[in-house]
Amino acid sequence: MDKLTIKTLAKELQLSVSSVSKALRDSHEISAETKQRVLALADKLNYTPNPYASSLRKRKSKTIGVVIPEVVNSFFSQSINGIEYVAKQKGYHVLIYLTHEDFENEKAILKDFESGRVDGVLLSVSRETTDCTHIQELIDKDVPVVFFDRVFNEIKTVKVITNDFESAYLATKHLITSGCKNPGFLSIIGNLNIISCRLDGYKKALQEHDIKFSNDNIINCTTDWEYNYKLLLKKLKAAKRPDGILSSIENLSVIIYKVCEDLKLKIPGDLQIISFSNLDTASFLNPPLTTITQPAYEIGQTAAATLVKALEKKNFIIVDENIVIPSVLIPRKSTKN
Amino acid sequence: MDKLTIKTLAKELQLSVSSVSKALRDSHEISAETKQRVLALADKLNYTPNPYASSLRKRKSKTIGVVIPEVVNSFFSQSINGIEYVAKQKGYHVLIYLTHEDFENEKAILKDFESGRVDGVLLSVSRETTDCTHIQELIDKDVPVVFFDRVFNEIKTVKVITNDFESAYLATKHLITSGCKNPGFLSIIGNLNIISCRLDGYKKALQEHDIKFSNDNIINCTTDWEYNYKLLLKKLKAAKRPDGILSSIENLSVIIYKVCEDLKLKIPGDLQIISFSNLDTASFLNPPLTTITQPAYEIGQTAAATLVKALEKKNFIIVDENIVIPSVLIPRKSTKN
DNA sequence: TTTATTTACGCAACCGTTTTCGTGCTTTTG
DNA sequence: CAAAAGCACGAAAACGGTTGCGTAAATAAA
Repeated sequence: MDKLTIKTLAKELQLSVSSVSKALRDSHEISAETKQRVLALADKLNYTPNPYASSLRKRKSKTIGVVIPEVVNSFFSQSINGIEYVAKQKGYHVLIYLTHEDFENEKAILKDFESGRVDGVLLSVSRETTDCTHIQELIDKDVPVVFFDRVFNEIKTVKVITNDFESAYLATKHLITSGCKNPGFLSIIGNLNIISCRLDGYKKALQEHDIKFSNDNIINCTTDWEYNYKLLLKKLKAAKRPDGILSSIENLSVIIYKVCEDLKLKIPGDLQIISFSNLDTASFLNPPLTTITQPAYEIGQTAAATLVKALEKKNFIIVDENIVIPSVLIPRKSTKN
Repeated sequence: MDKLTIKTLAKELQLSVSSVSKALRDSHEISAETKQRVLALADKLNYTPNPYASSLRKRKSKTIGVVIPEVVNSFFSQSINGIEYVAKQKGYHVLIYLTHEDFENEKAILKDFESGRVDGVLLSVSRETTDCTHIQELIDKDVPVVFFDRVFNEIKTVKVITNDFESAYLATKHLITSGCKNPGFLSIIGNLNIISCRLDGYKKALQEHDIKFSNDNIINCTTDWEYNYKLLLKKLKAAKRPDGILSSIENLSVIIYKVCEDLKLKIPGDLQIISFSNLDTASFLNPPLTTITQPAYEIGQTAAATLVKALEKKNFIIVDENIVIPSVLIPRKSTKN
């Protein structure tokens, strides 16, 4: 039994290869009766067209590439969920690539995409990314890129984001109105646009409440758990330690809990905590964590839908546009409000 | 500027297309000097071979398909991480598909794979899957399938799993030696092999300690959060309610916390809890959750490595084999031991 | 010096679909 | 009734690499 191709069907039906192909694609050139015959046999023999032959000929792969820093992360896995929803609906396939926050990885992945492996890309840049020529080069080769969450403003394309500035502003305000005199900002080193937006929101809230901004209250973490732990330990043992913390990164909030436990700091008594986070265990932490929850699923969904819509257009042009889906602040017991 | 293909390189270098191709693939038929020239130009022009043309000709896609029930789940996202690690190392691409625990979805996805879109498949079956002809059909078409975590014993292939029976046995024992007289088993309806293994482990522990098994203590949840909540509420309000619970599903442990909170049941005083879980917030829950943590990353890694190794063989034969990577029990404050 | 072997490359078929164009045939139109 | 249009299909050229085989020249063996 050799491979089941269009040729097999053609021979069996006494038709030409081209007619079978057209019938399968429901071309108007083929009579209804013939279409029936073709469909019936294809179904009977369980024929599935070779996607690579088709992609080669059509110069389309019906595949989108998703590039994210990591997958063990509530935000990104929820985003993938949203992306997959759209992809499935529209008949697209999803290739996943992880940069692990490494710039060289990101470059290599996007470079590979220049081959035409994917029709379009959904990208959330790595923390290390400061240069965007690799992205621009890809776009220049007519592979559209849509950013989500972690964007790069220099690139003219669609960016699906949340209201980072405003959320951080509201979060900081929340801390202050809950009695914080000295709120800290927990962050991660790198070049992330979302982080600077959040920092700006934090600063604005301080300013509005006449609290002097101090660099000492900015805590820049890394990917090294041990380092972060020690850094936080030091910051929270200091005489002028913060009495509240806005964590701009989901993973980091857990470390604060750990440090507080070890330092016997009461939450929220000694330290109030609010975090950007999509953990669905947030409400079961001890104490329940006040969060700014990002619409991760919707962000993924919207980014994918925008990309696919562009791909289906004849001469797709992606406009330079921000699509903002707001986050929500959910007060819980880790803050006093 | 037209498309950059092998033809472009050939013309530029005054070589035939085939020679360029062979040079790029480092064939022994080509002189070192010519290879240099080809590589240099390819590099200079930033040439990337079209993967679909190559796949079509070679009948290999260098792509593996990963089929899982969901992605917003610590276990599966950690597994993906392990899979991606191997894939990247071996030059494979990873297509992700979600079944959302739906059998029809699973069937459709595997059906699509019969087209040759992927060289091999890593599969964790959906909860609804009771019939495995769709899997066998795929294998019969020479697309190797490696199971991980949620396996199907009827299919003769490699299965990368953890020691579910033993872990559940030890977990139940842990509950009993911590003072539980009436341990319950929290589960999810469906046909999952891992669940029945865990149930068997649970039963064995009961038997060894002369505790009579009762169907009332088996709590079968669904995907409906509201339903599960009400079911648990009812079970935990009953006169003969369990005084300990082994949760065989990560997501469910959170619901127990919620119900206990609402019923004012103290953990572990009134109810001890141990759960199969890969949540890295487990130790920060209130109280910290005793877990059986599965080696998710390693499972993904091993499954991928096994699959790739098979794919690289000339005439790959996948033996029927269980690869067991043990879980670890991490006692925390939700149990008394 | 003749023959055998190696080296380095080109030719052309092939992978499985898609798509343009052409061709008989039937139907419509002026 | 001739010309134009419509219909249903086939032939063949792509799409961009890969690979078996052939071959001329260079080298080695006899």
